[in-house]
Parts: sequence; structure tokens; C-alpha cells
Amino acid sequence: MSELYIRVAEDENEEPMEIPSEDDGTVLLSSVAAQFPGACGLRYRNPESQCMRGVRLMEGVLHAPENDWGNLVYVVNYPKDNKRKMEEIDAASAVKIKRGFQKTSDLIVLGLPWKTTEQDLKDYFTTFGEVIMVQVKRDAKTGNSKGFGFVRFTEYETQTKVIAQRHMIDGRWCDCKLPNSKVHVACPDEPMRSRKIFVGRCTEDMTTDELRQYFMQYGEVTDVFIPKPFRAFAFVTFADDQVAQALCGEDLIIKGVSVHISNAEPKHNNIHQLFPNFPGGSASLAAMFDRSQYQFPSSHV
DNA sequence: GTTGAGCGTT
Repeated sequence: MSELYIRVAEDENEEPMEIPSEDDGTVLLSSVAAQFPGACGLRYRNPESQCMRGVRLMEGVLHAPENDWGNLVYVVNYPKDNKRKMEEIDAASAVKIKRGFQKTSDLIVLGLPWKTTEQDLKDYFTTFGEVIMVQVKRDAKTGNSKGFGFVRFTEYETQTKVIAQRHMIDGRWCDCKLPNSKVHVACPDEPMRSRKIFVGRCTEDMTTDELRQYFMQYGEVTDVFIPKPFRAFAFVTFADDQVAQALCGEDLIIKGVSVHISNAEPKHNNIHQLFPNFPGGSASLAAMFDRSQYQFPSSHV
């Protein structure tokens, strides 16, 4: 109750980082994840038993043991396996890469300050890994930045890391994403397993932040979408499709309400809704789309 | 000479 900050580290022997607590003495999982992307909880060594203990987590809120965080160093938990760290998860996905041989692709960098140059971008992103291309998109006439650009890394691991976090560049928070044109091109012949879940029976008081905080315990959340006006459901997207698939069919309790998790259906399931003038039947078209790398514009797949 | 969600002239 007394501390404004609690000390958190990836490992007991590593340099701890101070994480702010809330007014009621709790700590938001999102506060931890802001410094340790992908974190799903905390643990600590109980001074009496010398055993590791989990910190109580309810709906994205971490509660102090014995109502007092004390002076302990708390250790970050990562999804799937408490002993497994983010690097090891990345290593696991590196196995997939070997199999499917995933190349790196250009990443779009959104939210750049107007003044940021390509040299600035290169200097910043080189701190993550070797950079092979940077671009700042500019108006052809004036030369003014359009506020976004592109970056390409040599290592796929670097790309994964960069996408997973936000970036403070010249005083503004920026996001790096796979460009729309490249989404799902990375693994063309893999069957599409959605990273997005449908959350049914939502109540109107559930906010995107609350849903994000809740679902973070299962894995890294990359997007939360609540249709407006209220329609009693939401979409949550995870970084890992396995996390999304594992939750399907579950009934989960959020803010005391039972919500139902199922697969997110594509928003558009009729080709002719997208291309009303396209000749011929839809069967061959559908087959074509199954094999294509096309992503439905602004849909929730 | 302004701006702030988005998606790439060469």
C-alpha cells in the first residue's frame, strides 16, 4: 500500500526496473507489459519458504501479497510456461521459420514526427538489429514528411521484436506493423489460423483497456475492437494464433460476467459483396481466394 | 509556415 513503485526484473539476478502502482496499491499487468512486452504475470521468492510464489492476478490487475509489495524483486512471467522467456518463445518461432523459411518484410512505421529523417530512423532502429532499408514518405512537391515510413531488417527475430513494442522516436510514440499489402504473405501455404477471437455476451461497461488487460494473461494482445454502437460482442487479437485458438469454446468471467469465446468469422464471406461486378460463379473465385494472399480490407478475420 | 489516422510516385 505504501510503495509508489514496485521492483520488477526478468530474472532474480538481473537489474530490476521500477513499475508504477495504482492509487489503490495494485499494479496493472499492462504497466508491467509496457516494460516487459508479452508479460502475463509476476512471481516472487517468498522469504520464509524460499519458494517462488505467484502474484494474484484478477482481470489484468496484480494484487500485492499480504496487501504490501514490500521491498521484494518481482520476476516477470511469460505466457505458455513460467520458465520460458520471451527470447525462448522467439527461438521456438525461429524453428517455424526454418521450416517455412520466412523472409523479413518491410515494416510500416506510423506516427513519425514531421522532422524525423531517414538517418534518424536508421540510427534508432539499428539499436534493435541490422537495418537494410529505411524510408520516410514525403510529399513530392514540398518534401514534407507524411508522418510515416518503412524499415526493413536483415534478421527476422529483429522484425518480431520491433513489431511487438511501441517506439519512442524523436518524442512521439510510433507503431511498427506489417503493411496491409504484406499481411499473411509471410507464411503463404500455412492454413489460416485466426489470431482473432470473438468475445460474445459482452456488457456495455467493458472497455477496450479492460479487455486488453484481462486477455493479456493468456498471451500478447495486439488489438481489441468493440463495435460502436454497443452490440454485446468484441474482437480480441493475439500475437500468437495458438493462444487465440486455445481459448475458443471457453466461457470466461470478465467483471463478473460470463463471456463466450469463439472463432472470429470473416466479416465478408461473400466475394460478390466485395466485387459486385465480378463475372462468373463464386466457387472458382472462392478457391482462388483460399490460395491468395489477399486480405479483406478493414475486415476482422 | 497548418496536421496525427493511415498503408509505399521515383
